[in-house]
Amino acid sequence: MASVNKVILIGNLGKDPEVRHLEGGVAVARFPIATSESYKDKSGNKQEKTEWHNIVVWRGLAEVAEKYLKKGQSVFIEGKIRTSQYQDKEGNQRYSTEIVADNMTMLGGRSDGSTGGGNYQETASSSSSAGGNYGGNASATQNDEPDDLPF
Amino acid sequence: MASVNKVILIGNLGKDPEVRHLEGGVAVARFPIATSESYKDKSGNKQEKTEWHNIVVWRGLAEVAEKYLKKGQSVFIEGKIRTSQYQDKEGNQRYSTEIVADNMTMLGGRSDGSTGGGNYQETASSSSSAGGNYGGNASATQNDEPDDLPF
Amino acid sequence: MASVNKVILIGNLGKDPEVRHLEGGVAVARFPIATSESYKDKSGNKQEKTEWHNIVVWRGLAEVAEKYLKKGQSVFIEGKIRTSQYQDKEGNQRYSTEIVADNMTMLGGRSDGSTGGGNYQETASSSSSAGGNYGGNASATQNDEPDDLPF
Amino acid sequence: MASVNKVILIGNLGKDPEVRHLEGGVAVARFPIATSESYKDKSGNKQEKTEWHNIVVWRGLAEVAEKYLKKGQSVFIEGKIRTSQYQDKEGNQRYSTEIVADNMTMLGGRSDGSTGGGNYQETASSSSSAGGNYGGNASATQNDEPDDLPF
DNA sequence: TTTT
DNA sequence: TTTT
Repeated sequence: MASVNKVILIGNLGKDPEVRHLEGGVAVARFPIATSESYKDKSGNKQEKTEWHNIVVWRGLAEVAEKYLKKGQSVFIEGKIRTSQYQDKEGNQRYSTEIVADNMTMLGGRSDGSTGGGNYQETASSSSSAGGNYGGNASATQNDEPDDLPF
Repeated sequence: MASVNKVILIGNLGKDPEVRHLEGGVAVARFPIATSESYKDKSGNKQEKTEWHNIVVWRGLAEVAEKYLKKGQSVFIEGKIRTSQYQDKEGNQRYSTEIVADNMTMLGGRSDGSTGGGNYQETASSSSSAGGNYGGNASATQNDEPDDLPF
Repeated sequence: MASVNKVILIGNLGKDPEVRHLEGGVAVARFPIATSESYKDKSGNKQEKTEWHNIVVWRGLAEVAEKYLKKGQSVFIEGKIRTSQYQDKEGNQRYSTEIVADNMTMLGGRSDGSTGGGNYQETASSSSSAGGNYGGNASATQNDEPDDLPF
Repeated sequence: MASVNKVILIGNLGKDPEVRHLEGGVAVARFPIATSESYKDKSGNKQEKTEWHNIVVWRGLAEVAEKYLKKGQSVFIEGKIRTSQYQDKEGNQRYSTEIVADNMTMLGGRSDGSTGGGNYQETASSSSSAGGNYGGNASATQNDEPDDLPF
């Protein structure tokens, strides 16, 4: 193997997280975050370019996202890139790229007075999934998903 | 701003790099790399999942890729995520995600006896672009692209 | 070669930066930042452990640090580990480890109402050093120090 | 909190790992790795500077290190910086900085024909510690040490 | 003390 | 010496 797939992002939520609670109590949250960089164009004018990233978090992290993350807030995200294939309605192969996060730290909001803070990781102990024993299956294992989810 | 967009990958090239030399002598290389992770499925059987990443490198790094990188080789890549929008032939909005690398280190090949090695970064000094003085425009500025490229 | 030395930190400044302006107009700033992690001890009580990191920044980044960073503020730091050897007064070999930063992003302060923000990188263009043309010598080259500094 | 302490290294082992098996079956391995960077000095001559990092791995990763890592080999290390304080024999406060790894990937050796490969993470499942149930205590929790070790 |  |  000898492979590494790691992403580190700091950006602001473009929307409130959308959370789904699957059978078995497993939670999944999705939200977009924006990163932006500024550069000078050929004429020397300052330009800004925004990149949008689709974040997915599972279990305990999803519950944290549901409770604490809001549109506009700044978060630190550590995770991996995952590209899914699907067929569109015309039957063409399409690709969708997401960041599956296994570590998330709130960095405070826009202007809402929240002081931010709080680091959360994808571990069994932070999961409240009923009856779940994800044990060594924690953050680090990169196997933190049920095998047959409907997407 | 306060944003960060960073990707770190170690994986193997799925194909030889495709290199284009643009007007002005600027080179661009593209190649896919695979990362894989193994996990146990519900039955306890070991499974492997491969993720493919489309890498883009510019200038000096593209020239290094052209000369030294071959299908099967292992590379360390540091860069950022960039998602481009385009319209498909039906006029639908599509997205394509790439990793724009600004640091690349060869880690040796499959079994070809090459010992690998060599770290390369997106700096002016590693660029042989004719007449180019990219100065502070180096790796770090994240502004390492011409403004109007045909893709 | 084939080597990588990369550090990513988010933490709070323990003190205001100490800035020195060397001959030639080159600036160096140093400041400590704290990272902390919480864990449960054997009795199940929540404990917190703080780690201190000595940050060093050069040139433009040092000037940014001097102007904008204050004790208590939160920063994102990207850099490399550097351990220096020196002899103490008894003539014993000692080691001192620092983080030489080449990318720095302010993440906002404690409670002072500052909204933070602002990404800065070690590039020629962000340096105001008189007469300096650090060109390709930017962030990425990891050669961003004069050769014979008095420490 | 809102803090992050992350290190990513690729380097070569300067020595074989030294492994200790503590009471309770917990293993700890230590080994130095070298990273090097090349730069041009003022006279334009190529210089190389080597940085040494002291790596510490626990439990399953220590056992992997004991079995598979040898002097000269190349490894990818992901972990965190930890600086310990101690008093030298003269009673002076001293500091020692180590990298506590929670992810380790062998990248192959010098010239010994080993093909390398293999990613290992600090999870319960990769640990063979007798009777251990490190469960959610895995890699990600950053609490992967017994509370009162003799160093 | 590694590696190129 | 920070922050929560």
